[in-house]
Amino acid sequence: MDINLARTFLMVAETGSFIDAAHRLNITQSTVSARIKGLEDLLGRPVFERSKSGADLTAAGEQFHKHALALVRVWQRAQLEVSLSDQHRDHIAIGAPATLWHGVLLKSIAKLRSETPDIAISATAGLQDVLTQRLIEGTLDLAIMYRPIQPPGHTVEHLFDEEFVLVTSARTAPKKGSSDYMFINWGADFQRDHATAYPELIKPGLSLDLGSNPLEYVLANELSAYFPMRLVKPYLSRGRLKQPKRARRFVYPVYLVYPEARDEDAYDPILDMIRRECGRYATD
Amino acid sequence: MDINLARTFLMVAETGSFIDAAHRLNITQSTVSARIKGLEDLLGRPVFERSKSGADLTAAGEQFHKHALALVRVWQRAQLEVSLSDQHRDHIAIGAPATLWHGVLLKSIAKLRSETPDIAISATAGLQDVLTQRLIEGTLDLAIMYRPIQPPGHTVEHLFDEEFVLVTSARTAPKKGSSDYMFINWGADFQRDHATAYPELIKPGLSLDLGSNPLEYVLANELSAYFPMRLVKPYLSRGRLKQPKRARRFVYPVYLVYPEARDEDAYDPILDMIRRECGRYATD
DNA sequence: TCTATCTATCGAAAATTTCGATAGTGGTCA
DNA sequence: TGACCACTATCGAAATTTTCGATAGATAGA
Repeated sequence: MDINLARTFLMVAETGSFIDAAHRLNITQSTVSARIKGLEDLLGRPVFERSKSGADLTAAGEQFHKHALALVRVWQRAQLEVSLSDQHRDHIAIGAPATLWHGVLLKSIAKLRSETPDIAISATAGLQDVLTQRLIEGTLDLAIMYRPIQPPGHTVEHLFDEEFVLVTSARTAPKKGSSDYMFINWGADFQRDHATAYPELIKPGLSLDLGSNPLEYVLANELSAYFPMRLVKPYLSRGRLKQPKRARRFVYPVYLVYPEARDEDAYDPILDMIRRECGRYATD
Repeated sequence: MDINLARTFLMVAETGSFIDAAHRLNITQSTVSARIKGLEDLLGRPVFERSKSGADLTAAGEQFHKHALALVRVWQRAQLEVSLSDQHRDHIAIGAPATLWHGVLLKSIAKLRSETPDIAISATAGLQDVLTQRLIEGTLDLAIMYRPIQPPGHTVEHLFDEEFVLVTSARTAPKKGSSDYMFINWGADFQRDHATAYPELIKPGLSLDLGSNPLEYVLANELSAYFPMRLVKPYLSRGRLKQPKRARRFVYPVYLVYPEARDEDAYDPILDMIRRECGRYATD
């Protein structure tokens, strides 16, 4: 089974015609016909129903379609990853939620980079699910996250516990259900617990990335939202933010996830730096 | 890119030798050499480092390994699903550790098949890491597993807690460190906790599959090993097995993992059956 | 019935793959 | 140091596969 059979299949499926697929693929129509026939021989059933108006997918063809896409994607991905496998002596991709980048890690990462020029570091902010997925598929090397998961072959190490509190920049305390509430998605655990505690406050998901700081947005707009205590404490002290009475608090452990089998020369300076920075926030 | 290049690569990786791979694949050594060279031309870098002692994976080869597995699996899955595409309306692949197949699910699956002839079910036994990997890559639709993970787009649902106890078929209680102990790998959590509790008892990993039942092996050979209590309770009652005093017990929750977005007509009868069967084992 | 438009097949040429033989490389041992 | 062994790489030939251009076959529409 050659990936080109899958590519040809996908092009015929897209164009609806052997001739058009041939043009797009720069081969002759008879080559397309032969390839599709070859594919059908391998699969044991036809994938297209031919007619004067072209070719339509059969039930088997519809079943095969997602596999054909997967084959092409896996192969493309393989080529990409293999081609990157020795560009840097070490390249480490780190992921964490945005709050941990801004509040804890970014300055230290910059400093670490200058101390270890041989090690390329890429920092990614993302939601928990995305970070988990990328750890598993190998496009992320280590992550700091709220959910204690165990991707295969990784070590999960507790760093500290993060307390989330509701704060508001409004002069008067917001009422439940009030439109000044902004839901920030701090991960699936928070999402679930928040939905349980405040089912009436669920809003469409808000996606965070490294470039934006929702705290500034809340300060500027008299909104209320949940934030890690560690970030809002200075603003509470100065009166810029207030804590509404009787609002739920959520506490989630923060974990460091990194490969068991790793190049310690590359990883351990980063791991140690993360442990030091996070040590400041450890509660007893 | 032909899937046979991936298969050849995997066989060389497994055997460590072009010659052995050639024997296993029923082709000549020069064909293996040519195929690996062809693969390396496509990827743009070597995947094996050749030596007199055989062939070892390079960094690029290690990167490529998981993609090669994925290519082979996607194609196998494609063939299976396409071949079933007009026999069954839906095909659902279920994975679980062997103990859950034999002790809980197999009879029920057989019964369910006769009740829902339009739904093809394939049952796979495997270790936790493999099941997780296959859920993520889409070659497994739902799984029952010990580790609470959250593959993207899946629901994780607690079923029951499984207690693992040490049992022996020997007449006299085995001593720690004794050679009658057989280590069975019940998953990464068990492996880790076991290594912590009994560092002197770690043995090379034992792989389980659906065809073998380690309990029969223990009964026949006067060995001791850890098993789920639910499986060994009848043997303990009858005196065929004994529990050594003061041995550690391990308890792990069992979860059902299935897609959030799913064809409920196909999935829900299976999910309900699994919940019913597992309901028997729920402890308070 | 004719025309147009599509796919299927044919035979030839080109390209690729496989084989058996053997060259090349390098480790081990006397 | 040389012989031997065990592995992979390469060669040339043969086998197989793939592609092409030409054309047959099928079918819808005018």
